[in-house]
Amino acid sequence: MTESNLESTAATSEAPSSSFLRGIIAEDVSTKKFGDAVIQTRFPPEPNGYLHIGHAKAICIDFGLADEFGGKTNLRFDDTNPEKEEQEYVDAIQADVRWLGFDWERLCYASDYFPQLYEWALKLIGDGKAYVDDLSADEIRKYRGTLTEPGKNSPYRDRSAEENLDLFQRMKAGEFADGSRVLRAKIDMSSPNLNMRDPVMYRILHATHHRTGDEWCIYPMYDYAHGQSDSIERVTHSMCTLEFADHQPLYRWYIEQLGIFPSQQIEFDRLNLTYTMLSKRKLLQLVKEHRVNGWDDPRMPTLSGIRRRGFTPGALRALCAAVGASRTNGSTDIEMLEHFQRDDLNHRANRAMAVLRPLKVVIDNYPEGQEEFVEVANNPEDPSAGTRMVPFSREIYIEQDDFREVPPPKYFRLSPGKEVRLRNAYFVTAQSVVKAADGSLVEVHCTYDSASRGGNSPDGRKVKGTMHWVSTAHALTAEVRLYDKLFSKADPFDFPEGGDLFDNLNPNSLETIVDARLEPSLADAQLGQPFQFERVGYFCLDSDSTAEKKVFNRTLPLKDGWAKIEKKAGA
RNA sequence: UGCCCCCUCGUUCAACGGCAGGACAGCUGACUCUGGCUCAGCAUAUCGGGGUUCGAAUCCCUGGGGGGCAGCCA
Repeated sequence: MTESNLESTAATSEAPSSSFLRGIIAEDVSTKKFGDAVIQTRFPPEPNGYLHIGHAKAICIDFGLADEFGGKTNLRFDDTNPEKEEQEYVDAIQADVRWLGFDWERLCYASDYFPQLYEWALKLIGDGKAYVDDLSADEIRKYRGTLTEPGKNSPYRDRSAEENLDLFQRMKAGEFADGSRVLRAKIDMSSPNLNMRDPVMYRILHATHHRTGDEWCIYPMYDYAHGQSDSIERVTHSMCTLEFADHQPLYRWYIEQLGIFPSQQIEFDRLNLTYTMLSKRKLLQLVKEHRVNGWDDPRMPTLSGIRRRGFTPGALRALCAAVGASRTNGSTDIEMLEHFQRDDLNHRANRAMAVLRPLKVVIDNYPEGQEEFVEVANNPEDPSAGTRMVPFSREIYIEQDDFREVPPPKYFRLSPGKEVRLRNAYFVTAQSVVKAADGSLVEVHCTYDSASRGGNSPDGRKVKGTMHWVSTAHALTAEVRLYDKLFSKADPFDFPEGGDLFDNLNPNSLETIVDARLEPSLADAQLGQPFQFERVGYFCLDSDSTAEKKVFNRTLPLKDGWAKIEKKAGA
């Protein structure tokens, strides 16, 4: 599958919005906080699902900021939980990061550090900083206390270093059952920060890991693995989302106890978009329950979904640059994304004419059997895109919306007696209509002005309306899929007691038109090539297309000023 | 009711003790062979109360509001 045209080249310099993160790094560079070490960041996804738009922000920050300061970024898979992680996700994530326009310095896996992490655990045990606890998960929870009450020490907390060493080695050796013991850091069970109440470092899990297979049956927890992985990679700025702020003291504690490279964690707000749900777990559920057609369903906010939909890396990068980063949690208007997407496509997409809901128009005074070709600009925004020839004939299709028997005020499209322009072709005037027995409109009869060829009348006569059209004899019939928001509420999580997130699913998020009529040049459309169907929207060929049947996805509709006027008049 | 974080136009991000500004959205209008694009203009904000200061969005105190945290998930 080639998607060359949809992808702009590597990420360059979208005007970076200022950000407190930039300020911190600039400060650290000027004070030489890390000596002469190069700025090093990492993007650390867990391979337990597909990347989504929210991750795009993290990627732009991690890669973008490092690049700005001449630094490097690793792609590191945070693969410490074999029960949820799969190679499929590892592959998809790499493809998505590349698609977004970034390339990593090193490809890393937390699982590569399991031996080192194990050695360090041994050291902490030897130093009396960690112990093996035989309490059950349930008991550990009870001993932890609550948000308002301190926890209490485990009865196993004061085992000797020798006993802990022996037990931990036997945990690794596979002598104990899942869940029977854990290794915990010995910190402070009365800390107001729950993360510091002797956090679990290792659990026993006899599960096959997607990379290390059955080599290990003990796996490190996130807190113990992440900071140390950062340190191993000499990450200077480990940027993560706000919910990890409470973990920062623990992040530092491990690094200090171990006396290793002092990576520092900095938190920023995750990207939230209105009408969009970015919970990996819930996204998985949408897929598993077949509420959408897979991870790359064009309605999904996954990078693979919006890519198939026709969204572009440049637009995503522009959005991320525009929203910046802060420590405030909020929700960005989806319109912002749509704006940057339209802006990107407006410059790059070739135009074409396509009629989604066809209405036949017969030009009575046009010679029967005649055909001709009019020259049309491929992209008025970009002369270098060249021109193409589009066939015109006596019978054409126009959009049903472009004709009204009884025109409302300010309507300047086709209506009886009204003259309009067929884009790049001729002026036509509607003369009469033909209706079926049930009163429905069958076709419109017009006359044309042969002197107006190309779209202008030599007498300087003006028309208000210009519409797109497709010659019936030359038309390509295709399926067109119109997508709308997946959720109908700005906040998908806003549902009444006893309700469900999925109650907010938009029942009209997909409308399929099976018999749209397209200009013949669209037969050559390539996967990944963006088009603007003039006056309608941005589209791209879908991968479901076959030699016999083309399928197009609507990326986004064009802004519709008329709809606004009409709505206002109706209101 | 413990700890942590956060409160600036409708939304989002700036202003780092010195005239509150940009983007998106909105509204007017101009232009137009896409009711698209573009252009011009308009409107809208520092959560409240104290304090420090010549001067506070910014610093301090206090009240209010929002968010996060009690996985052997990340």
